[in-house]
Amino acid sequence: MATKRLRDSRNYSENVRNSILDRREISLFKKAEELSILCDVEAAIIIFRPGKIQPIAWKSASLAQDVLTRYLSFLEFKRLDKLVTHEDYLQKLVDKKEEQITKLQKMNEMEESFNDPWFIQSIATLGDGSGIESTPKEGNGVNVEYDGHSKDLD
Amino acid sequence: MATKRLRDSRNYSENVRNSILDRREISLFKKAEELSILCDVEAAIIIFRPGKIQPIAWKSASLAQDVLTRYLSFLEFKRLDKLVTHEDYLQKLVDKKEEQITKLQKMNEMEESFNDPWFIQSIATLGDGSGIESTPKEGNGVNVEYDGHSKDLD
DNA sequence: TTCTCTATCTATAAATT
DNA sequence: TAATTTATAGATAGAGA
Repeated sequence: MATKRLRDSRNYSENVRNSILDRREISLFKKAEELSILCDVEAAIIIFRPGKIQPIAWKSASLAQDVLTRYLSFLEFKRLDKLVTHEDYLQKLVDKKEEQITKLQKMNEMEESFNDPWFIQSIATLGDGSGIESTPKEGNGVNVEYDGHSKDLD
Repeated sequence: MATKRLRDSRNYSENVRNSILDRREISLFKKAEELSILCDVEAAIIIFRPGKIQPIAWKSASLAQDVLTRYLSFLEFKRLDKLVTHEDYLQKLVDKKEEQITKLQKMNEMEESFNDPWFIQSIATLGDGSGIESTPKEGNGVNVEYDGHSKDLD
């Protein structure tokens, strides 16, 4: 008989805690089920229990995956906006540097002291590439909402 | 006064449907909040409303992102890395060009110094490989459960 | 719209089996 | 341990402000 409003499961032994968590999880999933059916939405829930590595995915791993993929695509789309801009910026920077290099190379060619064609060739083909692979990144603090204008594109 | 047990929002006008959805969403998030605090779990919920492109993320876009990142890491499914990698690649390219410019400028300053061994050495080590890492991988349909052995690694 | 009210429905704590 | 029961807490439909 619900004599307390809500139990704080953290005050209980692990067994009790887990059973409380079980029941609340079931309730949450039931709510989500109601929501998804009666309101016709796509939804996914991911839960990590304390100290557990293995997550719990509702409504199933693969259905959750569908929603998450869609979600990430949305975020990716928004990031690409910025990213492409930044990419463009960097590309332009590269082009500019390239120009400078060409000019400097021309200057060097005109130095009478250096006529060796092999050298020029070497400079011309210098580096591009570079390995790399790091993976910085951030979890962008960006909110899901669009910044600007219209709220939805439906 | 709750005369019906649960309304199927799909039978109503869009306004009513949205308000039903609003309330149920709030309830769901409240339950999730209870769960996450009182049961000490990390959780994320993603919802797509029908016909809407923009998703709703609980508890916030960035907190959801944390959980999703962890989830995806668990699945070893990282799609965002590619994008960041290309940015890194371009940034490194810029840096490299910059180096070249610096060196070439030095060359110009030192017109006569082409016999300088340091210079020759510098030129010789300029560009090296390229190698951009491709980006395989996929969104594996793997289930959340481990295949084999123990159920948790806590 | 967004809030309030409240009867009724649903979830849940605690006991029982 | 897992189900069932039961009383109370919480959520919600519907109406009104």
